[in-house]
Amino acid sequence: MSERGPFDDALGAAGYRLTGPRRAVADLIAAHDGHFTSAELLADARSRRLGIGRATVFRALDVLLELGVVERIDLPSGEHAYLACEPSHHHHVVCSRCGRATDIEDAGLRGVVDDIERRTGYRVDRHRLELFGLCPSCRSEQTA
Amino acid sequence: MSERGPFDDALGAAGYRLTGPRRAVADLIAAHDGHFTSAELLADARSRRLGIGRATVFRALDVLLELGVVERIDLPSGEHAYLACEPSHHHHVVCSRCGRATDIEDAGLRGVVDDIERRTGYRVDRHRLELFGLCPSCRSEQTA
DNA sequence: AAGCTGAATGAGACTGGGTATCATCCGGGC
DNA sequence: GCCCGGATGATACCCAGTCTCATTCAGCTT
Repeated sequence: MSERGPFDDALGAAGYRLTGPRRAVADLIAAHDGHFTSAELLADARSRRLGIGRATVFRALDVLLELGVVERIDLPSGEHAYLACEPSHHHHVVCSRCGRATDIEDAGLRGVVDDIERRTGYRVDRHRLELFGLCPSCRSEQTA
Repeated sequence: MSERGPFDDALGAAGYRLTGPRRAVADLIAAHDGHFTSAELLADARSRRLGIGRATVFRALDVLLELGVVERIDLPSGEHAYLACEPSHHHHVVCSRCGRATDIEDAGLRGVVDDIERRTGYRVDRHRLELFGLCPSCRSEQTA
């Protein structure tokens, strides 16, 4: 758990200081498979007695969000959750059963956006697409 | 401001009681052109001395959300906002300058979703697409 | 290796959106 | 008009996220 992971690299590369608390938060995030809430992160940190303050967890999250290695998603329930991912522009398909997510690229969305611009006259400069459903393994478990 | 609007009709049709406070909240919402936050609604209600409680405003919002005549959107800034709209499934293009929104239909998104299902193996049963940009009139104002 | 300096931290107060509780009220079916 | 359960208002509460500020520490300089 102490070798340098992709989070540490990203932090260092962007000129952020590589501090103990930031690494610790990155480790906690890396230990999560699917999405997680801030409350879960805080609970993790507390239960491991890391002595990391509430504000620090949120600040570390902010940094990772800015770097694009973590994204915030809005679950259908309305709650906010966070998700580790690749820093390029993309979207997510989120499994509503196990919480794991798969990154997807623009997948023809560009054309849809162009079409919408043409029909509405808007100039669209930002969009968000979130998909929810069952991942392959949860699908087969459900069938069984 | 007291003739029956689409909100009142929707309320009645769904078997909800047509109460004074609910009509009042619906009127406040109808008076908004673009999106609005809960804080704005509460402030409106207070400034008009309607004597409507905080909880009632949120409860009325819940009902209207459930009916689909109001939707909750997540602005790029991360704040929540609400938006009056048609109750059918659709998406929004939101003007990031004036806050007004235009409803759009699925616009080829169905094909994109199908493609994603094929490529990822997920069964997608819910999605959210939000677009942000400049509406035609804000575009021309900006040019001028 | 020690010094320096500003970024990062922890503790905890604070804010703001939203919910829960509960006694009272009132819409609308009779 | 009566009645009853749904709706309401006041208010306490909860939770996510932010702010403040004194202290610490990463990492450059020497």
